[in-house]
Amino acid sequence: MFHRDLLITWGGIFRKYQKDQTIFYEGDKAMFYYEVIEGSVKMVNVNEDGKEFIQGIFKRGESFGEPVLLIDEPYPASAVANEDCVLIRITRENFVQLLKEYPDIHLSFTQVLAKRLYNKSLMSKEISSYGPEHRIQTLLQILKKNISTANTDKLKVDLSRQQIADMTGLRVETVIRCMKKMQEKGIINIEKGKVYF
Amino acid sequence: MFHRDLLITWGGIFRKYQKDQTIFYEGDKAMFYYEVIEGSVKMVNVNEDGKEFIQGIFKRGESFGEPVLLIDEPYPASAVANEDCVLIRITRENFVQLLKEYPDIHLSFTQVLAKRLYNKSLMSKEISSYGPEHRIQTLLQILKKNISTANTDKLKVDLSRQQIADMTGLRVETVIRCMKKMQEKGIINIEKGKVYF
DNA sequence: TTTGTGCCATGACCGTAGTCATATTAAATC
DNA sequence: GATTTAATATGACTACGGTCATGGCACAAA
Repeated sequence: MFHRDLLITWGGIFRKYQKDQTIFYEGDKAMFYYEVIEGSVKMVNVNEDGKEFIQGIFKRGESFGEPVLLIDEPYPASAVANEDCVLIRITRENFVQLLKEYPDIHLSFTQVLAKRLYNKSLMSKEISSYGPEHRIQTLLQILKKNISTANTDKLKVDLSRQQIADMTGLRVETVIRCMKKMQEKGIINIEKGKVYF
Repeated sequence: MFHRDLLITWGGIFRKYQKDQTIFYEGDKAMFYYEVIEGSVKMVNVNEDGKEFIQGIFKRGESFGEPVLLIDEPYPASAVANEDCVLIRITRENFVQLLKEYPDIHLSFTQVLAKRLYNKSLMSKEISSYGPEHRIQTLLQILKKNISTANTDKLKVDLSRQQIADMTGLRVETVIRCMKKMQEKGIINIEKGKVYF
């Protein structure tokens, strides 16, 4: 989100993470602002019996885990490398200072939070009020909207069924069954297991 | 959130709403920043068969519906007067201008969004991963934390079972049954139907 | 006191998504 | 190309929360 050079001048340091490596744990005190340089990161909750809930997936250029830098709360979820990736981080203090010194950046940061809140509202409405099929469709719509820039034709969905399940609070089998139905209805295409929406 | 006088100088106007009156509808374009002066407001989604999902309840001094003022999206939920209330509103343009002119206010606004995002994370994790009882307990904890200031003794919960159901994505009957179990376990007290946590 | 209203309470039944077990297909590794 | 590994697929069974119907209690207004 911030310009790379700016982060470096504010003491930003790069670090590599391997797939499935944890960046921070749920419950940890927040010390750094993180931004994805390469690869992707998921923020995830794991409950007692190992079931995951993915709060969000963050790609190149996106930051994550910042809200708790501004309020005195521990991380509500863990951050895990979704694939091999490179992150840059700056300290909490520098991050806050940076917001104060660059009002424009602060505003665009506020917009990022607003957008996230908006998406979370959409998703929690889904999860609490609708059936699996509807939930999946909404998730796909949100993804498409945030990724493709006004591209009308079908977009390859680069999420596994498991990931979709973990983002909608469903089980893999349910997702698979629903997506099969959705294919029959012509909502999505499935070719060799890959989904196009 | 903002100081009342400040809002007035920025063109703030007061308006009364009666219980159950709608302030704006899901899908509307956002035109104003609203703040609660008296009473309370709920932001709510209603699905086809009339089931409600309450995204949040906002009390005196709190603002609502602001995220979409900063991004180009329609309201993700409707705002309805939870009881008779008085609101103050200023235009979108003035709101944005206000943020730009008062960096301190901007920062505290960002903190409000961060806090809301944090709470939404907690709640969506619950809704998607845990059973009814756990969900209700977490909701109560969030409420207590945000209301009572370090008060250790039991707090009267001023939510109806229906409201709890609408905030957790459950049905009234399920909430009632669960809360009875929770009473037996000593997690909550119920006296004359009123809940103490 | 009576009537009314809103919320709380409880039981019986039902349906959907979860669970578990097992194939099958795709793709990565050698 | 052969072999291993991961992801997708499918079936049978089950449990949990939803649904619907009905009743009771608390409190306010007539």
